Amino acid sequence: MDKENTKRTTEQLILEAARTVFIRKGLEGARMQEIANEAGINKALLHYYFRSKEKLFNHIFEKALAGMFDVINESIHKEGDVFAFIETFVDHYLSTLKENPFIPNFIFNEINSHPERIHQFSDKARLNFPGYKQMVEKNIKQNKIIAISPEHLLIDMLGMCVFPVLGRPIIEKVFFEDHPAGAENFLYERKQHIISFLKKALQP
Amino acid sequence: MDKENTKRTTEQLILEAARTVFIRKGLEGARMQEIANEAGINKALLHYYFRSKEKLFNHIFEKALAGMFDVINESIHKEGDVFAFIETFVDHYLSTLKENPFIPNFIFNEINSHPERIHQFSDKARLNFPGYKQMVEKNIKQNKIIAISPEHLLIDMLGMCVFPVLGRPIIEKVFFEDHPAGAENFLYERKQHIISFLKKALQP
DNA sequence: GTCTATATCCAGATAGAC
DNA sequence: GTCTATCTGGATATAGAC
Repeated sequence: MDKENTKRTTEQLILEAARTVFIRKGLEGARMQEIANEAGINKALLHYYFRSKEKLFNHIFEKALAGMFDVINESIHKEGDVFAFIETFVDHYLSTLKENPFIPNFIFNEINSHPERIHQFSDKARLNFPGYKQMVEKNIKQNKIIAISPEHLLIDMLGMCVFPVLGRPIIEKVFFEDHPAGAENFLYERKQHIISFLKKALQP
Repeated sequence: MDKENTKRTTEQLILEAARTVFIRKGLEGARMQEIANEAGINKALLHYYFRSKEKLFNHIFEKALAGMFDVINESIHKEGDVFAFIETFVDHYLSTLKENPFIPNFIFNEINSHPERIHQFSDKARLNFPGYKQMVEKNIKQNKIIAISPEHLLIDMLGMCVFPVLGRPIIEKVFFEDHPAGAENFLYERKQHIISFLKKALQP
């Protein structure tokens, strides 16, 4: 019992530390030593628990990918109103990004370096695309929104939310060089901007 | 003279090889050996010409960043019509991304790993933001488009263009698992989609 | 389970011949 | 300018004591 408890605690410590370091630095950039330091344990223990850097990485990556899909999935209600979906989704997604601003870069970078990984995890990290599509098409039929490709609409939303987080250092430099507080405010404003922008674009 | 010619040619060879490898793998992921192979020369020559991996990298990064800004800058005409700008920009930008699909990931990844780099290059890689802003504000005043923040609009456009390229492996899996040709077509369709989507959102 | 010490490998960088 | 051979440091991973 005691052993079990200790094990869980250490494993959890490692996973949290690994998450912090991997998401910030990626698979190549992360150092096992840094993860060990972050967890307050020894480097050898990482291998004792997870065998190799890559196996440890896989745990983190899978959870991160699944988490991003979940934000979308949780906003979907098959029979619901698209505008309600948009408001919920944009709100939750931007909040998640605010708390985890490096996850998108992490995911895109690893996915583009090793596209085959997406198959590896596709059972555990899944987007409820059929549910989403059904919702959009129903709203089109009911004349609540213009005819639009659900695929393109989803990419529009995601792009508008993700870009400012991915490109934050550039945005700070280009838009707000003289007033650094502006960038924070800009990200805050985006929630309302995206919602009203999408509403305008979709209105029949 | 002969020496000079040889020098230029080799230097050019190295830069092209480095571009290919760095853009695909990033600073951490790239190997000097791979760049040498790609250039058809010896590893030691890379150091002879560029001293260190990082110095070589800086050449590539600066050009890539400037290139992305240039696509925007070239579409801007201070006195022009926003819709003309949008059409030119989206067209050129998506064409550039089609030919260089890994540049956005490259830039975002390096910028987020080392945000200080953006200052290092900000004289040579600059966005003509004042010109763009002037154009948008003029169009608003002339009632050609609704009142909108130029900053947000620019991010909207960029996000809608860049996301499908960044997330292509995910999109292929989620949208087009059964018909891989669909992804290619999807990216092709996006040009028209984005233009008409923006027009609809902006119309007064 | 957790540590210290060490093996092993590999990448960037340099020396020196041609 | 270009090559081969080599140095050096640092990273993952393992052995083995506690």
